[in-house]
Amino acid sequence: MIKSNLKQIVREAAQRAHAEGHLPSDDFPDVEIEEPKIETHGDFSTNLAMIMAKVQKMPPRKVAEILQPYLEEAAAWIQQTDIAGPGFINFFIAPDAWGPVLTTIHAANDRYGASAFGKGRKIQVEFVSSNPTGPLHVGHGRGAAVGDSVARILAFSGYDVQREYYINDSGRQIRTLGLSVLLRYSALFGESIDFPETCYQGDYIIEMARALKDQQGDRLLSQSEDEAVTTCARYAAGLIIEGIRQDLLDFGVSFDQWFSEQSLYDSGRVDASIATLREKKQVYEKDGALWFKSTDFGDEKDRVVVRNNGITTYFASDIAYHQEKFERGFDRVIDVWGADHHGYIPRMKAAVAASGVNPENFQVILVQLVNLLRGGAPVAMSTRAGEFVTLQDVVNEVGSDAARFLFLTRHYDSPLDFDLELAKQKSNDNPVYYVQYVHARIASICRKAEIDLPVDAPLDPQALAVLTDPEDVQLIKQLNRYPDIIQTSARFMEPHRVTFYLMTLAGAFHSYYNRQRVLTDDPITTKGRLYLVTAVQKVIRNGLALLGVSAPDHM
RNA sequence: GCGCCUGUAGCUCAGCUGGAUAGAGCAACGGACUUCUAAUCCGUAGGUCGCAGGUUCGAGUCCUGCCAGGCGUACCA
Repeated sequence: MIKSNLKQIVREAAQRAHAEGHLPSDDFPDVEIEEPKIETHGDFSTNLAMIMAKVQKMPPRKVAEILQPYLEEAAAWIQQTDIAGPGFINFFIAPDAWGPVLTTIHAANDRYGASAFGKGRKIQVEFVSSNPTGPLHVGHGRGAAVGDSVARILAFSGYDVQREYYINDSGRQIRTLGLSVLLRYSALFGESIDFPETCYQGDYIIEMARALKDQQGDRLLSQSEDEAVTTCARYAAGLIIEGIRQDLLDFGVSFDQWFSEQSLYDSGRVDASIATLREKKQVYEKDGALWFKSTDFGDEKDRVVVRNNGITTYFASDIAYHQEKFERGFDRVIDVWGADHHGYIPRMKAAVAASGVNPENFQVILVQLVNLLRGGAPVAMSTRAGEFVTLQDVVNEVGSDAARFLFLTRHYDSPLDFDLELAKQKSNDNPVYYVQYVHARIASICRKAEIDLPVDAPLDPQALAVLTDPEDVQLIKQLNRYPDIIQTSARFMEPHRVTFYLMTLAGAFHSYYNRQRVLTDDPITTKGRLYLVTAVQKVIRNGLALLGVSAPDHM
């Protein structure tokens, strides 16, 4: 609020200076207001004079000098302006001008930081989309945390968000799943059978085979292998998806839609897409296969959509799927993928472009891998051998809050070491508790305060005036940053910005708490400080909610 | 070979898309509990931002070339 007012003031100062003949050009760039790192540089600063110097044909400091008088008279809350360094204009804000920030926070409550940035545009976030051939592992957990948080942040920033899970319930691997279960099932009846390496090795396969036996008896043994595999595949995939859905719910993640790949085949959608490609001459035949001309749209080589055995590739259904997404009316489509799929992006962008959609409206968030550690030592994992730590294991061991928070303490672009021992530790090594502790501490103060005076009493104007110590102002300034953080986080789809902000705010609060008593003998001071810390509490709760992490009243 | 990602304090990472004197947390060292929750705080120390050029008033950030690590380069999904 202060910042945008300042922006306006600077803009008007430049206009007036030009109107009164002090600046030759009216070609004004966008005004950027930033917060200097160093205290002596003021509360805010602008580099406008430096940017304009060339156009105005005068040195930056001269431009700043021309602007300065207009700025100083613009508002009473601008206490002082300085011209510094190569031509920065620094603003010092009157200490009593910060109070209204708190009023804004309390009025907006859990909507503080929300914006109309997305202008109501429809956006889809597709994430996790793990194959229904086994339980989710830790890597999926990171993808889930990132996708879910991005979705929350975008929704909070004025987008109409839809969350979707794409189920790869078609193709060879699902047959392999069926075969794996069938073999284990047959073994239960004493048949000695080789269990190939290509099959899924985990114990969960055996468990499903047992359940199937309990349910169906020996009925499958009399079926043809093809029929039995299909039965097993359908049964197992259904069970696994249900498990995945439950694991994600336990992780605080839910979806608006579960989209089946098989449904694209059943409805003829894949064939229709291929037909369209043919009509548009975006495919050609070579070596008995059908190739999509992705090189026409920036890919490095053309890609097969129908193999020479007549079977479509995974890419074919993906083309159909993404066309279908945009036909559903989304302005933007976001896919969250594991970083090992990055080679797939150019062809997917090409496919989107080929269907006449601006490829910029399709974006992929690549989430780097998770290295699972225990006490600093790597935890051996091998999907092939069926040895892996599942997301459910992690949630059971360290809790959903800790896991989600830690997944979001890194930019998704960089690999993440996830240490199970560290995540469990309820100490200052663990940032989750550091942040949650703020909320609990303030809740505790409120519990105590209510003995003496009601927290939700309308604020005495005098009480706001109490909050002018540097300690108070520093904390309020921190709160004032929140909406900008959210907006940047939405613009770049980077939830870790929220995580880092919360850690910083938590640090500022803990520091404040150790210096200033909230509940004092003076009722006005107490009121003012309660007003301040409950605002902190709201922002903490608000930010944690965007990460999908709870804000406890007791710890 | 080609493509993508990464390289910042001893360790793990931020750095608001080009701003001023480089920022946290761990780890190290020294302090603070009769107090609204010590799951906390205060202080000290720690740097050739992988290397070399370039762009400009100004580069950790942008461009080029190297070096190192990870991943990818299917008629698999």
